[in-house]
Amino acid sequence: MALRLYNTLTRSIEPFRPAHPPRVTFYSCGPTVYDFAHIGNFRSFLAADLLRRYLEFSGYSVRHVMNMTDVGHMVDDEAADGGGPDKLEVARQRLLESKKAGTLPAGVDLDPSDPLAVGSYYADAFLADARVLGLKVASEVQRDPRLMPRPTQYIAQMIALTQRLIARGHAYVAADGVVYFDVQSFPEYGRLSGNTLEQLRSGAGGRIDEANQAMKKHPADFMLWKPDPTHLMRWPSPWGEGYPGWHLECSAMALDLLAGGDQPTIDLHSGGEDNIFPHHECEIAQSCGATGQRFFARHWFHPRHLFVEGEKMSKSKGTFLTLRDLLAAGHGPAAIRLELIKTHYRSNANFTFQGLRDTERMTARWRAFVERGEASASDRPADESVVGEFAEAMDNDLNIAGALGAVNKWIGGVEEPSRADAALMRRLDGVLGVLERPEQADAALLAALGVTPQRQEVDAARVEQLLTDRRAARAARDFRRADAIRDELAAMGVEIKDSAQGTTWSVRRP
RNA sequence: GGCCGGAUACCCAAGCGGUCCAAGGGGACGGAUUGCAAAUCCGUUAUUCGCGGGUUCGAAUCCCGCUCCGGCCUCCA
Repeated sequence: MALRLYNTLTRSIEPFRPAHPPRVTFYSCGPTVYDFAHIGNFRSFLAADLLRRYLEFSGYSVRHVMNMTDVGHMVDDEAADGGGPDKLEVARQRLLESKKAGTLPAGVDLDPSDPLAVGSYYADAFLADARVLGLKVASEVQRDPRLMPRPTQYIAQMIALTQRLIARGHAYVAADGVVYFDVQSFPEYGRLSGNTLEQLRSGAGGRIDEANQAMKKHPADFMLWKPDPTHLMRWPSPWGEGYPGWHLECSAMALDLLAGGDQPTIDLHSGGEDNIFPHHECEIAQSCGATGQRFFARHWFHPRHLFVEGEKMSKSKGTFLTLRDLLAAGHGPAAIRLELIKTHYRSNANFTFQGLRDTERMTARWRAFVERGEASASDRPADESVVGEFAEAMDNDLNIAGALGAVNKWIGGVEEPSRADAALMRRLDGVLGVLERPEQADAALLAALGVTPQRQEVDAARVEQLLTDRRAARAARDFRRADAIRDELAAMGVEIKDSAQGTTWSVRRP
């Protein structure tokens, strides 16, 4: 029984074999910090988190690094090598306007004239969101900041890497002073994405800025360093003051943080499917070009994109939902996490509010199961066979639907959960990470994130008064009156449950 | 054009040659419970797996063809 995982590099499902078990080195391309992350971003980060948790469940010790990109990249990438306003600059302007309009969350004291502060603002927001969703690395980073590095702290390593690539004949300084990677010096270029240099050459026509092309030896040559004394964020370098190419950071950080010493390659590398080409292709070229190794990462993991209500979402279209949007609408962290991980990572998931409601029912049932079990006096041992079924499914390229099926079948078959059943569910949840999340975001959490609930707070005193009236009406067997009160509560968005222990109420979810 | 996926009930979705007259979740319907509800519990809900051929004792699962759908191919997780 061992994990078999799809590897983009070989386009097949193959046994996952780290170089030095039980250690696993895992690098994830993380978010850019020019805006709040959307749920599509989180779907892919959570897929990586699920993989990491399952590896740990399987006995591995995982060192997981996820970067947060804070080097200002260009908005206008018609020219892949830069052009248009800087994304950080755009973010800065947006925050400046928010500040003027007074819509920045209370307690935020930010100097939007400082680009690093802008990046830090969104990086902090990302970390807060990621912790709400149970992304393990976002908690670990509090103990070890190196686990979530930022490129602006790795400029020296990027420059060194560029120098090494020039020295080894994989990069050149063009007539415009820009340092380019020479793809023709690296025959493996295209291996990951299935492209060939010929295809790239013919496909490049019309999409690439002509003036820029003239400087390069091949249309697919990509920038490593661009001297530009006018750029928002710039650093001195042997090639003049400027900024690094946007693929360079991951090579520099992954090699520095994970591939040192006895391990010249890393075991696992993840990123959204859009990263396969060109980003990861270029990372491989840079890293292998510099190290001389055949591999940079031996196993590549690429979750597919998330759709929302059947529509493709994208940052540039601005059609995205953030975690904060969902929390504001009254949805809870546990169900949001499960909803984002419950579709197989290599399928396009379609986020729908109907699906989220389905998932809320499932998490509520799990929670009731664990709470009843933990309150139980029964010492009856748990039926561990569910662990085997769960692991068998997960071993099959993270077959999450099969694993959830095993869990639900097991839960459905237990008449009255014991303490051992509850403990077993908690153990499986160590992989899923759902029950460890709160069911509802409480007021303190919402305030910490600067989220304003959409729903008006209901007047609890008024509810209690109505419930008292209803109790009296029911005692008098005046059911018309009692039902009228229930309708009135429903109109306020309050649902009630009568039980032998009395009546409880809750605010209806959207 | 190149590369890569997908098509299973009302919806989501597992299944990788026999143990499948096909898991699991949601929904719907019937019942228990309730003053009535809600919640909960029990039961029912695909002789069939996009279409057509083929291989095989045996196919949702393998092969061929067809029809649809989606993703990536220098913004994006």
